Amino acid sequence: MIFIFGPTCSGKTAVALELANMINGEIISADSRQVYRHLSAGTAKPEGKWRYGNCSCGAFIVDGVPYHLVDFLEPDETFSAGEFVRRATLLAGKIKKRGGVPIITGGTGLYIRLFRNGVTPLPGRDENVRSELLGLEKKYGRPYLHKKLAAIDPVSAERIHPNNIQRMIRAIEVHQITGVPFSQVVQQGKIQHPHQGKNKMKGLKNAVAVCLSMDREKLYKRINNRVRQMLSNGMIDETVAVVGMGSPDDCPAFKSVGYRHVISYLKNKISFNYMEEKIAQDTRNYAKRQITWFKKERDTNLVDGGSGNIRRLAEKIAAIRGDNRQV
RNA sequence: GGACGGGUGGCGGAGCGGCCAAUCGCACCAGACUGUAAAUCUGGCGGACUGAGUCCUACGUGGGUUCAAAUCCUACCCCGUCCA
Repeated sequence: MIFIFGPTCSGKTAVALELANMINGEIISADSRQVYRHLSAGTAKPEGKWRYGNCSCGAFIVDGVPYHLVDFLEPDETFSAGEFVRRATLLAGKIKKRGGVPIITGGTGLYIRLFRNGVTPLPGRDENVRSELLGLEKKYGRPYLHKKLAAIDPVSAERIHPNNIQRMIRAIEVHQITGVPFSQVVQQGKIQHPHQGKNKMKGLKNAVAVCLSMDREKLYKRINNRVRQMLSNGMIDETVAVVGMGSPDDCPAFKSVGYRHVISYLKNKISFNYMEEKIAQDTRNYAKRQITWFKKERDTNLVDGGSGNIRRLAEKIAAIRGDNRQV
C-alpha cells in the first residue's frame, strides 16, 4: 500500500497514475471534492470514464488505471471521513486480493490520517440535532453553545475554540446521540483500525507514505495557472449545469473552493477577473492549510514534487517502497 | 488657469491635536483539527533586541505652530472631480 499526499497542485495525480502503471496499482482517491459527479474541471478531477465489467459496480478508469472513490455522488449528497475510511478499507482489501497495489492519493488530510491511524466508531451526522443546535446558535450566539458544551464535556470545550461552530456542533451532536462526551468516546472508544486482523496490520506496516512538497512560490504559481485552466476547461459551464439541476448555492458540492465565486460571477456580482483572482487566492490559502496539516503526518517521506519529471518521481517512490520492503 | 476633494503600513480603508506603530478588511506568515475538512477556527503581522518591555524609522515633500502633530498653519509636488 502506498500513500501519496500533499497540497493541491503538487502533482499527486499524475505521479500516482504513473506509479500505478508501473507497479500494477489501483488508485483510491482521498479527495473530498472529486467524489462529486458533474464537478470536474473545478475540482481538477482526472479525466476518465466509467467502465462496467461483469459486476454491477463499475470503475472509473483513468489512463487505464482504476481510480476509486471519484465521481460517484450527486452534488447535494454529503460525504464524510468515516465513510471514506469504510469504503477505502474495503477497496484496499479487494485490490490486494486481485494482486494489485492500493495507492491512496489525495489532499484531504483528515481522510488520510484517519485511514492510517484508524477511526473511533462514531455516529454519523444527525440533521435534526444539527438544525436544533444551529437554531440555538442563531438565538443565543456561539458563546452559549460553548457553555453548553462545557457543561456536558469540559475536555472538548477546553480544546474547541468558542468560535469554531462546526466542531462545537459535532462534539455536542456526538454527546446527544451517544450520551457520552465526545472527548471520552474518542479516547476510550476502541479504535477500529482498518488494517487489523490477519494480514492487515502487515499491510500498513509495509505501507509507504510520500508527501509531495514544493517550494512555496512555485506551488503558488502552479495554482494560479491551474485556476486559469480550470476556468477555460469548463468550470463555469459545469456550475451552470449543476445549478440548473436544482442544486442550491449552498449544497455540499459547492462548498468547494471556487464555485461560490463562479456563482457570484454568474449572478453578475463580480467580474471575471476578480473571480479568477479570488479562486486562485482561496486555493492558495487552502494549499497552505494542507501544508500545515501534512507537516504533522508521521512516518512520511518528503519528496520534492517540483523537481524532475513525473516518471522520475514515480520511480523514486517505487524505490522508496522497495527499500522499505527489504527491511 | 480657477473651485473643491484627496494623498496613511504590500493593497483597500479608518483616524482628524496627546489613550497611534496607527481600528478594521484583504494579502502574507504561523498554528488547531477524529464523520461538511476545498470545511470550521486561532494567533502574528514597520524595524531591531529572546519577552513584559526598550529603542529606532514612519501617515506625499519641506518648513512652521504647540509641552505634544497622521491630525493645525504654510509652501511645494502628485491624484480625482467640476468650472474655464
